[in-house]
Amino acid sequence: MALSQEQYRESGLKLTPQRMAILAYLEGNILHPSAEDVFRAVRRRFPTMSFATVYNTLEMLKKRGKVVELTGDPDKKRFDPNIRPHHHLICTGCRKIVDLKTEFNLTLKAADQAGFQIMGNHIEFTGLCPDCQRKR
Amino acid sequence: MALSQEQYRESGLKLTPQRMAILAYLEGNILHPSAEDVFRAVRRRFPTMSFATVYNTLEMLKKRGKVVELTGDPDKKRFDPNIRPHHHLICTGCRKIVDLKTEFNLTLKAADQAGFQIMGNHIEFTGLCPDCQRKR
DNA sequence: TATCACATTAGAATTGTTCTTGTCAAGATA
DNA sequence: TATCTTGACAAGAACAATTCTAATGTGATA
Ligand SMILES: [Mn+2]
Ligand SMILES: [Mn+2]
Ligand SMILES: [Zn+2]
Ligand SMILES: [Zn+2]
Repeated sequence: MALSQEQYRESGLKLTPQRMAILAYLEGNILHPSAEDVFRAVRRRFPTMSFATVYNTLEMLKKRGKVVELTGDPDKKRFDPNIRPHHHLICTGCRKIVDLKTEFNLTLKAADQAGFQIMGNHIEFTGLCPDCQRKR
Repeated sequence: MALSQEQYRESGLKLTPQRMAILAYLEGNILHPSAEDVFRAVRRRFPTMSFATVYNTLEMLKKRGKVVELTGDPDKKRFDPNIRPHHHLICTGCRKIVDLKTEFNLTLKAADQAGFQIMGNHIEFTGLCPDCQRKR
């Protein structure tokens, strides 16, 4: 996320304890947690935390570009505090999502773009993670 | 889908009128419809068709590899009767999904695979479709 | 202090998807 | 033909994920 509390406050947002807890959980988190994951983790310290607050906060962070929403998991939204463009490995067994450092140079000929104005790209490599390989 | 009614029957399935309607709608469809899209289209000819039947049929087709489920739309599942591996253009404005003919040779060094057994890959190019460009 | 702008909470509402149950029809079997 | 078996169907309930709403709280500012 590369977002210090100071930067956060400077961007005109209030830094509440609940938000701090959500930020702290997200900061450097490489597990691509779902909203539920965030909720479960943060609730430990804030038992009154509402699920809606988590969604609201994630939505707000997404709008401000502090978090990216991933689509690789068909069951729930997953969030990535690492906003630098990068690709992912996705386990079709347990839905684990792992960052990929490899970069690819993907360019499309204008003729192939169907008139789209391309803004970015994302590669999902699918397969079985070590854990799931063992289980089969 | 490349799935004739004959092949379908041969694979041990009953070919009911409802299923035929769903198949007919999917056959050659390049719009990557959601379950709801399928339901709305098929309901015109079968007003008593249940949403659950659409889900059941799509699920069954997915299990048999006759249809692929896409994850690019965060709001709903989208289905692709074109099961040949290919990539997509996705409009972030209207969620339109367009097939990409371009092929890419994507290989990962073993060191980058985090122990995953890679089964496939899928690229999503995101951007704005011509319609949505005009609207902004 | 009074006021404002947001955040927060809790729960309701909505949406998307899956499950359950009773019913039915086609094909197989006797 | 009569019966059996299998699986599809319809309808709605149930469930899960997400969004919305309304009431309340809190910090910043005038
Ligand atoms: Mn990531
Ligand atoms: Mn496609
Ligand atoms: Zn796994
Ligand atoms: Zn568009």
